Amino acid sequence: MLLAERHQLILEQLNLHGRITSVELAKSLAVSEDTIRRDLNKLGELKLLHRVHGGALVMQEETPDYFDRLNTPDPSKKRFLEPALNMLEAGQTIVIDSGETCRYLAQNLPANLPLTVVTGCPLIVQDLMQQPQVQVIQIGGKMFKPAMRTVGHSAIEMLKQIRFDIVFMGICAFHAKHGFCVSYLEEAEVLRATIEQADRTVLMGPHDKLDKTKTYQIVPAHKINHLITDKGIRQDVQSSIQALGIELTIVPSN
Amino acid sequence: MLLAERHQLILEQLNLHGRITSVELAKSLAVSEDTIRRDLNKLGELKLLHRVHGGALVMQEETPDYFDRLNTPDPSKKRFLEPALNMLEAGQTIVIDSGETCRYLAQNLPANLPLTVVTGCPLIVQDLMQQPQVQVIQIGGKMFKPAMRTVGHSAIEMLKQIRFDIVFMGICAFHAKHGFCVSYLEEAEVLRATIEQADRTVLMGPHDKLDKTKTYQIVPAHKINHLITDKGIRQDVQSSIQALGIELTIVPSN
DNA sequence: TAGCATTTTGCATGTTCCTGCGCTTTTTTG
DNA sequence: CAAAAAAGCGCAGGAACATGCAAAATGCTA
Repeated sequence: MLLAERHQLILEQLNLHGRITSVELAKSLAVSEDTIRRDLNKLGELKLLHRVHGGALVMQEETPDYFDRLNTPDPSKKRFLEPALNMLEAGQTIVIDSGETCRYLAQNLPANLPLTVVTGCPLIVQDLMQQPQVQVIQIGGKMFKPAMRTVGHSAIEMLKQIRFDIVFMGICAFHAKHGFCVSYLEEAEVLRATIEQADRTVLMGPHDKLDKTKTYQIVPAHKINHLITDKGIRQDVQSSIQALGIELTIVPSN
Repeated sequence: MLLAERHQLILEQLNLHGRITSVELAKSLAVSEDTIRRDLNKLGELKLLHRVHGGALVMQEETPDYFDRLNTPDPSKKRFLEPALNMLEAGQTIVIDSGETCRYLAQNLPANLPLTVVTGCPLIVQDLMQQPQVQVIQIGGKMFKPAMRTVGHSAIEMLKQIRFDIVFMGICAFHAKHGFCVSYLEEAEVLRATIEQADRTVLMGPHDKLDKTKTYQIVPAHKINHLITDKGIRQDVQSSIQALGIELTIVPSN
C-alpha cells in the first residue's frame, strides 16, 4: 500500500467516525503502530486532523455561516439548556425533538460526550452532523411542514424499534389535568410513540406554556418525568405538577 | 509501444483502480521502472494524475467533506438541470439523491408542478420544505456523514415500500463495463435499493466522472436509463454508453 | 539512402524516503 | 505511586528516487 493512499484511508476513517485510535488503524491497515503514529503526526502538521494522545480527532471547524442563515433564533431560550445538559451521560441514546429550544440543545451538546441522538427534524440533523462525537439517527416519514418534522406510520414504525434513555421536547402546552398537548393530530401520534419508547421524558419551555391546553393530548401529565421552565410559574400550578411526582427545575427568567 | 500510447494506458489503468504503483506498471507494460517514473512525473506535471511516492493516485477534485462543498457551491452545475426538469410530470413520485447537483435540482423544481419527492438528505429536505407544491418524504436511518444522507437497514426497508417514477442521482463514477460506482459500501447498498424501486434512473454529472470506477458497484451500467453529462465526453465512451441502450443527453460545458 | 540531431530507453550510481524493531521517556489510569 | 499504554528516538534494511551516461530508436534534411 502506498503511503499517500494510507493517508487518504486514515482521513476517510476519521471523517466517518469522528475519532480513531492508533491501534485500530494499525490493525485495519496492517502496518506497525510506529508507522501510524508517523502518519498521524504528519497529517496533524498539515492540519488535516487533530492529533491527540492515542489517536486523532477530526478538525473542529468553526460553525459555517451557512447554518446561521437558516433562522434568527432567540438566544434567551438557552437558559433552559444547563439542567438538560447535566442529565446526559456518555453512551446514552436520546431524542431531541423539533423546535427552537430543542435546536439549541442540539447545537450545544458537550463535545466530549459520545451520544446517539435520534430526531425527525432535518434542521437538527444538520446541527448534529457537525459534532463528531454524536451518531445521528434520522426518523423517516412524511415531512409535516407546520412542525418541521416527520410524521406518519413510517415514522412511528421506526420509532418502535428504538429504545431511548431520555426524550427532550419543547413544551407546546402542558396542563396537570389535560396532560401534554399539541395542535396537530399527526404530531401528537408521533410524539406519543416517541415517549412510549423512553425511560424518561423531559419537557423544556417558558412558564407561560404551563396550565394551557391544545386540541390533541399526547400523553397524560403523569407520563412526564421532568419539567424545565423559568421563574413566573404560579404557585398553584407548581404544586399540582409536583403532586404528580414530576421533577421540576426552575431557571431564572431572561 | 509509443510513449503517448503508454501514457494513455497508464491513465486508463489509473481511472480503473484509483491507484497504481510504479512496479505494477513496469511489469504490465514491460518497460523499466525508470521509464514508468519518468512517465508518472510528466503526467503529474500535466495535472493528469496525483504523483506520490511509489506510484500515483487519481486526481480528485471533490472534497470528501460535505460541509466544505456547501460553503463553496458551484453554480455551473446548474447546466444539467434543464433536461432533468423536462422529464417531470405532475403527480409523479421522484427521488432526489444527495449531492450538489441534486441539490440544485431540488431548489429549482417548477413551482406549478405537484410532486412527491423522496430523499435521504436533510439539506434537500429543507430546500424542498420551502416549496408548497411538493410533498416531501424523508428516508430515515443512520446518518452517514461522508455522503450527508441516511443509510442502513431502516433506510432500505423504508425504500422498499415506495415505488418511484424517476430517480435522479449525481454521477460519482460511471463505467460501461464496471457500472455505476461509489466509494462507500453503506452508500452503495442504499442507492441500489433505491434504483431497484424505480421505473427510470437518471444520472447527472460532468463528463470527467465517466469511464471512472470506485470501490463499490451499485448496479451494472445497463440498469441506468438516462445519462446527462456535458461536452468533452470521449467518442469511444459515448459509443459504449449508447451501445448499452442508455439515453444520452449532452449539455454545453460551463 | 546516408548523415545528423533529437528523443527515448535502460542501466549504474549515489541519495532520499519509508518502515519495523529495540530502546527510553512521557502520559494515562487505577 | 506503580503498571500499562502511548509516544519519541535512533538505527538498519530495503524500496523508491534522481542523476548521468550510453545505446537504441526516431525524425529531419540533404
